[in-house]
Order: sequence, then structure tokens, then C-alpha cells
Amino acid sequence: MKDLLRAHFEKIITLTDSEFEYISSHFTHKKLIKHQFLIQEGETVKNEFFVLKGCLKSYMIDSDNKMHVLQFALPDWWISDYHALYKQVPSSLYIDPVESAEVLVISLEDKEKLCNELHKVEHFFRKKTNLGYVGLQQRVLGLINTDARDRYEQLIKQYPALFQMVPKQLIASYLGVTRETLSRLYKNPK
Amino acid sequence: MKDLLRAHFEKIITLTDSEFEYISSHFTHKKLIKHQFLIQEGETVKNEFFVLKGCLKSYMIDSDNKMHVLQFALPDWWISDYHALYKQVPSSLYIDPVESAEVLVISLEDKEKLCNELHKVEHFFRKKTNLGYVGLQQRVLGLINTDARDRYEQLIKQYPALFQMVPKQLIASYLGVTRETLSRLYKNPK
DNA sequence: AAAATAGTGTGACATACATCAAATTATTTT
DNA sequence: AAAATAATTTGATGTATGTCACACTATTTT
Repeated sequence: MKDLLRAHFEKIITLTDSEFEYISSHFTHKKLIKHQFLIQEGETVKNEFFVLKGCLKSYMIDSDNKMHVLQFALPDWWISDYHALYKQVPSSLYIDPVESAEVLVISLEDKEKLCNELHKVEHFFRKKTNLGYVGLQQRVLGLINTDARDRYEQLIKQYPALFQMVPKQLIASYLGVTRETLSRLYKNPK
Repeated sequence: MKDLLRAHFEKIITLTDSEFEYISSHFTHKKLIKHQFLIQEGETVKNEFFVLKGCLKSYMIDSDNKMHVLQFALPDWWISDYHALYKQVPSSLYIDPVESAEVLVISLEDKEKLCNELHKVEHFFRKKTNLGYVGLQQRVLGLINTDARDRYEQLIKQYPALFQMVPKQLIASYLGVTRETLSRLYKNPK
């Protein structure tokens, strides 16, 4: 069950059995059903989540009660409200599964402890955040310089799996358009 | 001249004189005039830059020859094409000063070496990227859920200094609108 | 100081996307 | 299987922002 986590670490660093056992002892396993929130707006955030199964989403609700998806997280990826977690301010996001899901939970405190105790764990997380940073930067560029149709086409190319698992209104929200607009985009290809 | 760099590190970690001297020996100082590029599209990217003076911008040029500003970097901040740097692909960005500027240059190779040799340097950069990640996440939320006027108002609140140093057409580009639209936004306040 | 260049502002018009309302289809729950 | 709920599609209309053209103002350069 924690094999996926080990493989995940070992894409970047190598670990002995005992090192991995020590690391993984700081994670707890959690099964989630639809509408079971890991994080809700206003809460203090203490944990970070590594996805084993299913798909999670993080999103905010704006003043007009509209939902805006910030992130999807598929297996082998991490999710949390990092703004709230790192700056210790109340969360502005909700995080819950798209359908059902399974995650491994680690507290920020334990993560920092591990980073402190094991240089290579700190190395791992630095590399990981670097990749996350690059991904977000690409997303910003996409939002700034391409129209909704291009963003849509890029997304299906990059994550075809999403289109099976995730309702189109959530994908529309992630792309920054309404579900009506998304519907029209792929009904009337270029 | 490297005082700013030391202060920058010591916001997160503590360093002895000899440690700092060792670290800073990997940086070289560079003065830049307007239109002097640190990075151009298509190039291989080897370095990262720490801003001492002035203001730099990173931007892409799209297929219609329009410029899109990804980032401004004021003193005490870092800039590079991280996508190109970390993934070792040709750059899709240009980076040059808004007016004139001074930077400290470090190669990715040296940075990785330092991270490897000194755990606390790796810790520093992990924390730093985490903050960068959070900043980008906030920017994505802004692009997805607020209109140009709100993004504009948030930006002047957060970085009033930019509005002295940076032509408004660059600010418009950073916000994802045309200069004409930005002009109309602040001519006709809400 | 004149000339050249870079930056900004304004009007007329075009367009991508949002909004609202309603019909249709798919999926869950009982 | 029926009923309830969730997701998608479609049409009519509104609005924010883009585009183009040109005038105006600053700032460099000669």
C-alpha cells in the first residue's frame, strides 16, 4: 500500500529499507468518500496529502458562490492548501475527492522533522517543489497568453485521464471558463 | 555588495562568516544595462539570478509577436527561466532589466553543489521555492477568479514600488490585459 | 534644441466569453 | 423501475476586454 510512496521517493533519491520504514511511519492512511473534506475554508491546515487512488480537487468559492478549481491531484501527486499550510493562515480552499479516493497523510511538523533529520528527504522535497513551481509557471503562461480553446486542448493532451474521471464542469472551472463555454468549445472544433 | 545576499539567506538560516564566504564565492556580480539580456528564447539556461538593484522582467513572445510578462524581480528576489533550467530544455523566455540593474549570478551546477555540501543551504532553497510556489498559486487564483480591475488593485496594493519603476504597458501585460484596457481601468475607477 | 524613440490615452468597433433560462441526458438513490 | 439528483447542452442576450488607428506626451539621443 505504501509501495507507491516508496517508488515516488525513489524517482529522486535512494532509500534503504529501514530509512523508508522510518519515513513511512510518519504517514497515516485514509480512505475518503465523495464529499468528505480534507480541508475546508476557514480551517487551520496542518497536513499535506499524497494521493494513492482516485482524484482530489482543491478549489475556492468566490463571493458570488462560484467554484474555482485550483488543482486536481491524481495518484502519485501531492495536494494541500500550501498558502495556508506554510503561512499558517486560515485556509481559503476546500479539498475533497472527485469520487472516492485514498491518501497518505503527513503533518507539516513531521515533514519538517524528516527534512531536518535526513538531508536526502529535504533534497527530495526541494526537487519536488521545484517541479511544482515549474508546473504552475506554465499554467500562468497558459492563462495569460492563450484562449480557452487552446488551454482546453493542451489539458486533454497532457492529462487524458482527467476526462474520464472528472465532470466537465470541474474541468471548465480549472480552465477558467464556464461549463457552457467549455461545452461549446468541443462541440464546435476549430 | 553581497550584504544583501547574506541578509537574504539569514532570513531563513544562520551562517558563520566562513560559510557565507564560501557560499558567496560561487556567485559572480554583473551590471546590466537596458536591453542586455540574461536569457533569450531558444538558449540553454545554466544560471539563476539574485537581484541586487533595479528590476528585471521575464516574458515570452507569442506567435502574434505579443509580449507576455511572467515575472518582475525586484531586489532581494530571484529570477530565471526555471522551466528551461530544471528540465534542461531550450528557454521559451526572455529576461532583461526594465531599466538598468545589478545581479548576482550562480550556476545551477554550483547551486546543486552547495545544496549537497551544506544541508542548511538545501533547507534555505526548499523554503524559498515553497514561498515562490505559494505566490504563483495566488496568482493563478487571481487570474481565474477576478477581473482585470481587481487584479490591478491587488497588484498596486502589494507592490506599490512597481508603479514607479515599470512602464504601464508591462504592468498591463503582467496582469494579462492590453495597455489600452489598463489605461481605461484606472482612468475610470469603480 | 531638434529629432527620434518610447510610452500613454481615447474613440469606434469586433469578439470571446459570461449570464440566464430551459430542455435534455446521465447517474444515483430508493 | 421510478424518482431524485447531477451533469450537459442549447439559444438568446449582455459585457468585459481586445483590436486598430491615431493623437498626445514624455524621454532619450544626436
